[in-house]
Amino acid sequence: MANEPKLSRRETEVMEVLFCESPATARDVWTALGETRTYSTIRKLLSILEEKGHVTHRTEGAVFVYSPKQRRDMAARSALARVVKTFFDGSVEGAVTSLLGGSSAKLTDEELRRIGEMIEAARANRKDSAQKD
Amino acid sequence: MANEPKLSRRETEVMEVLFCESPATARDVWTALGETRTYSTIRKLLSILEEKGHVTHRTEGAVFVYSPKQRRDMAARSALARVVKTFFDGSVEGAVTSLLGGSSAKLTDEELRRIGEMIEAARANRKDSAQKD
DNA sequence: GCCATGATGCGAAATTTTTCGCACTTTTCG
DNA sequence: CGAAAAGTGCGAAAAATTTCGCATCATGGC
Repeated sequence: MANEPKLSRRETEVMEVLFCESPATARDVWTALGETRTYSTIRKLLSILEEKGHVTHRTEGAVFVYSPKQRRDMAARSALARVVKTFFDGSVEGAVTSLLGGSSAKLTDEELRRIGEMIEAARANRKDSAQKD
Repeated sequence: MANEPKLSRRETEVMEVLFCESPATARDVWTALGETRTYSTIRKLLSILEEKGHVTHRTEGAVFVYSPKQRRDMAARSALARVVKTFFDGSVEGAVTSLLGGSSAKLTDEELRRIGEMIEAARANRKDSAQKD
């Protein structure tokens, strides 16, 4: 089980910032991380991540602008999959329940409506496939 | 942003196993982790985690049986919250969409139905609160 | 009772991470 | 044009993590 994490603690932090707000310069990341370390440290991390292939940069003027190499939605999928496996015994339903239960207050009715529609669509889709079998 | 991860890479791995299948003995964890390290190593990790307060153990006969100290559902919530923030700009809807879209094939119609009901309930709830305002 | 098997405790080597400083290159702008 | 400000590259010290081995203690058969 548990395909092991590829990144170290700090590397993970940096990647999260990048996924959250990319593209970003070393300084952006530094700021986002609370400037708790040296700017130099962050740059080093970034270059290591690039060397390992998790990040790319394009130069804009003379500054490096970094972005994650993996597509955000893909990274999101695997992150979710990991959570589902670890905390919900693989049950997507469980995860959705937790998500809805935890912060339903933050969901607008419009959002709830859209999610509802999505469920309907999925069910309809499901029935179609069932007929085909 | 990004409250920094409290655990190191291996520590995280062990905690994931524990959240996935606790309670578990050191040997269980060792096995779950693919026996890629020494049994001794896993024990060490476990004892470190206990020292740091992330894990407890009760002794059963002469063996230690470990469990995470944090409640599973709480850990789940914060894990999800992190993913939502990092990959979906804080949008719970986005996360739910990804979950449903990614593996709708794995959801039974029954599950979809229940999720649908949950949405309905949340909407109803929402309208009630709105009326109160 | 004794030995083989399997657990725990602990110290410390080996390795990886993390953090910085310093030298050098660009930009900016007065 | 300079000088100050802000970047990048790189090497390596400092710190943390990771991994083990060995001594010791319990357990379960024979």
